[in-house]
Amino acid sequence: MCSAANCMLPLRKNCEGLANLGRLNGGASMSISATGFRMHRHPQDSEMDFTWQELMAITELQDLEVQNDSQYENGPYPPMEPAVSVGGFGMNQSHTGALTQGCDVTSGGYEGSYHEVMPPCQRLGPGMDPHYAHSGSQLASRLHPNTQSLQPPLMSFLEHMNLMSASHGLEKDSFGHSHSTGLGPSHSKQQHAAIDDMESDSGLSLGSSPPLASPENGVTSVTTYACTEPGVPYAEDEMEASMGEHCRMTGDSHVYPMDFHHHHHPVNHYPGAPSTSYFPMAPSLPPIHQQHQSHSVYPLKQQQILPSTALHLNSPGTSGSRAGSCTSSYIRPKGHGALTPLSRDERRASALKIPFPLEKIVNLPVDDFNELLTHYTLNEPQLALVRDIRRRGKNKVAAQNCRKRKLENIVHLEGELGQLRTQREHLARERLDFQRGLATIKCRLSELYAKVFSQLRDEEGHPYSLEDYALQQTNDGNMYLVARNASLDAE
DNA sequence: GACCTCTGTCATAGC
DNA sequence: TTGCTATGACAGAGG
Repeated sequence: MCSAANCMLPLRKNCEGLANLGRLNGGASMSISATGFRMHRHPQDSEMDFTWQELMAITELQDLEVQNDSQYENGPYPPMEPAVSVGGFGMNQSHTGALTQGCDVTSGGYEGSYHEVMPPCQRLGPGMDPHYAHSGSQLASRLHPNTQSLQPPLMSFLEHMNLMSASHGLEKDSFGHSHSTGLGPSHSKQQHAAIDDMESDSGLSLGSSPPLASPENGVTSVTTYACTEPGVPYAEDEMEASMGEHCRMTGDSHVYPMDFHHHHHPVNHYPGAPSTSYFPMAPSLPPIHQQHQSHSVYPLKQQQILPSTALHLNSPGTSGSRAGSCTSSYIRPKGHGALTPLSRDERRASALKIPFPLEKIVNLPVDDFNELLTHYTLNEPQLALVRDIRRRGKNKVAAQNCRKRKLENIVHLEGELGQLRTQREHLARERLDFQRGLATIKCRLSELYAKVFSQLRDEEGHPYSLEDYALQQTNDGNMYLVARNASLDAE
């Protein structure tokens, strides 16, 4: 550079008036130990003090502003500049290219020195950096008002799901948990199962999704299976083999309705609901039928089915009108009169003469289901089929719930994404506003620095002319007064 | 006929 | 061990 003593003068002067310089923003104090270059108090020192006080005031203001705005820097945005300390001034000043545009420091007698000697990363005081560069933990409090409750997706999702569960009330627990209503757990389970039926086409459609029963077609929606049906359209050997002993019950078919009359299936009823009896049951089983008539009180979603009427294998019915009528076993009324073929399991159940409705096979709690089985003597193929039906029915419901949950997650995540985008735009606007304010402050600060600089005096009391000296920063981060000719020479 | 969506089913893991 | 639930993967039906 130059002969250091004369040309490159560390800005560590014996200058009481500048002592405060090292206290900019409360940062690292400036060393005033340089030799051969001292600042002397002059009559205008009081003016310098005043200027300095003004400087301090503006830096304090700067500090305050930064405290207000810095918290955005740990959010989705990277810090504008790295925090690099400037030994001499104890300042770190942030900078962006646009900040000083329009702030002509050189015209203030500083001749570009501010820009030149202060790297962009060092134009904010150290009091600014800590605020400007961290505080991520407080970010949430600075969020857009509408997004204050925003949480990480998972947490939000969990909360969402809780809300969903709460809002759905007893409609359905999407995680499969029964909602206690003060009744026993068995009741809750059954309620849950029945709710599932109402909410999805699962229950046990076992084959088709369209609505199978409705108040309009209540009567015709009865699926009837005739045990004497000659035209079973499939011939699975084991089923056929078991046909011979079909419907062999324990001899007391009344046991079944007696027991399950007490299972509180939370079914609902609508007038004119189809008779839902099934083949082996004695015609006089009103409790059973009441249990299975319902569901339809809830509005049907499109393509949802009401399994209560779809799953009964045999329906002589208590109405008596169709008892023994032996209507077709393989076509079931669909929606508004359309016919739909029976599902595989329905056909199999019909072939094996399963003596209870598929709905019960699937929806009964395990204990009740086992108890149900004890009331009938089923052969191995029948038992295997019943268990398969139960497994598939459960899994079908689970799959439907799973897909429903998946869709809900997607919807929720999309909403959260929109929220985050809004937040990002909001933060970008605030950031822009902050940068503009900061540029104004820096402009004023530069002017004040220039003013201070113009009031410095050397040992002989001569001012440091801006024409002769400029502030420059060395690699060690310290600020120096550099003779311009030396600086030019060095270059 | 290719493609997409919906649905049921199976296999598997975890509780 | 058994039963249930959740979920990915696959296949079939239908648009």
